[in-house]
Amino acid sequence: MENAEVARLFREMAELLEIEGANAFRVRAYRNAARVVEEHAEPVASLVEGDGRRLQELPGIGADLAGKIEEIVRTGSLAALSEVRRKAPKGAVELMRVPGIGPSRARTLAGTLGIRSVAGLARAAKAGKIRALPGFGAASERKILAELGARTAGERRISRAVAAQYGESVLEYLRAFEGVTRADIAGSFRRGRETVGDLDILVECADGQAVSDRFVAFPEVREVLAHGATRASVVLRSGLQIDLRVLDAKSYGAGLYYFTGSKAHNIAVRRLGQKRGLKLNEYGVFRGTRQIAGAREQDVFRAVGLPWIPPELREDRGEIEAALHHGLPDLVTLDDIRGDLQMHSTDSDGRGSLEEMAETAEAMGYAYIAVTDHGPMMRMVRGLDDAGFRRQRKKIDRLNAKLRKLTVLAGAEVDIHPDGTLDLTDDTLAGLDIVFVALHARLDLAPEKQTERVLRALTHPHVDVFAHPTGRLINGRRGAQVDFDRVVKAAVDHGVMLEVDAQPERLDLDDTAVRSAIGLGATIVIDTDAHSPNELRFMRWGVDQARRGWAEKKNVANTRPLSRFLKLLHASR
DNA sequence: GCCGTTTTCGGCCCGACTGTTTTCAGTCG
Repeated sequence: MENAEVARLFREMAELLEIEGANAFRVRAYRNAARVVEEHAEPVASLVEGDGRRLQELPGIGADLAGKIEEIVRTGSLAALSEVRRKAPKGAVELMRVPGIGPSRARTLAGTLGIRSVAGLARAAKAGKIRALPGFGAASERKILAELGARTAGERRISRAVAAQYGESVLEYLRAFEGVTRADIAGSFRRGRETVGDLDILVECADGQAVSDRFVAFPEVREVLAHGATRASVVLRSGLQIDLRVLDAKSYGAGLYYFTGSKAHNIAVRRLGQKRGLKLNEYGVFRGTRQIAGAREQDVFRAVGLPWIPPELREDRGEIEAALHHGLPDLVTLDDIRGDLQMHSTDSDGRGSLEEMAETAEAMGYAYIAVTDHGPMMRMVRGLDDAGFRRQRKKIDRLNAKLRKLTVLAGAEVDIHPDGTLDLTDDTLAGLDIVFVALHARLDLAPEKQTERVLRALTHPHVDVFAHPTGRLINGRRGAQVDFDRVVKAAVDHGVMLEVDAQPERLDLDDTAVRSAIGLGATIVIDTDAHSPNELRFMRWGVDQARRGWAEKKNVANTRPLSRFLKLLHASR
């Protein structure tokens, strides 16, 4: 039983209770429980033993929810959920997926018109049946039709790197507007999340209506969803939704804090404020009607008795407790990175030559890089064979003789065969400075077999780094299923480092995996897996992911100067 | 449904925009 499955059932329970009109706090308790279970590092199934006391140690899990978790783990289903499913109008849950339709309207649509699907909703709207319903009108019907028309096949969260391009261009557009003194992206983007559903942009401006007008006139706007003096919301042609909030100087920090989220984090901090008799909202921290903080984000934190918490940690995953006890991690930064350890050249599937990659890395201020072209198994990308790596080694030696500030390490990204053996001979591996191993094929092996495959590779004496350990692609494929704890422990025991691959569609390991790996004593490397000189710029995305995993500089091997990094490599061989 | 150094009962985060409203409910973030 996976935590995700428990979470899914609790979320469905929350939606059905909402439609039923249940107490909103009860609904929230289920949603909160779903999140807590989903983000818990170990399977909650392993906590189901004895009297359920261990389950109740999880925040927001009391006797009732502990019992329900136990029921799900033991039986695979939840009687209470089946019961509300029976009572709820069929199809109402699906209708809530349409923006603008919440529990109340879903209940009306499914209950009175008998609409059971999004397709049925479209038919009813086209037939003009919706405008006659209580609480609806012609405008609501039009909006529903527009929403349904705009729906595209792959409605997904977009990658952080893509969102950055749109966000930065809107920021530039707004900053150029007279009267705008500050503008920032907040929301999940600021928290460093690997994908974003929409972008939240804050501006400081005395004339809210004027900047809101300017915002909705952004050239790429396809649709205006809301357009007020403090808030506006648009959809770009790309389908990306952008929300704007206008704040004045004395509230800017509070607004930035508030709209950075996460929601769960904000609620927890607001509760801290309440205990001190304070009210927190997007305009500031208030004692009664008097504002005591708000201009700067750190003042908001200070008012509730906390140090400033980096946005990447604001997920209500223990950061508030850590902050209260002076235990916040000192997160790794992009500036800490001294070298990039995985990249490809034209010798395999890269688009930049060895020289071009090295020159770009040197210009970026790095002290070292490793070139890690593919081995022979990757035929479709022209991987190198043993002789090819020997020839490349000579080229790298000549290149190093010419370079002044940068050292190029000779490496390889070696495939792990399904039986756990490696794709290059031991002689070749011994001649390399750094050896990455990776899974590229047969990601579908059964967890037991996949784990054995990986363990065999990680215990090979020449292996230094396990590259993109799961092989997942964001919005693409799920990745290999392994016993993560066993893999991490083997890596720690054999001095193998775990990679955070900074490619925006990989970001593998992900945040929670980084955190549990570090907790188990693993050392991380963050690298770009660049296939062109430009992609060396991807490092920032990997650093963001590692920060979300609470990684400190000391946890990340490629923050070390070259001599200390090499010492680390040799120590493990 | 959870939770407690003011509470084991009675709270639970808070505000903006829209549309259908004659003062507010629903939805969203």
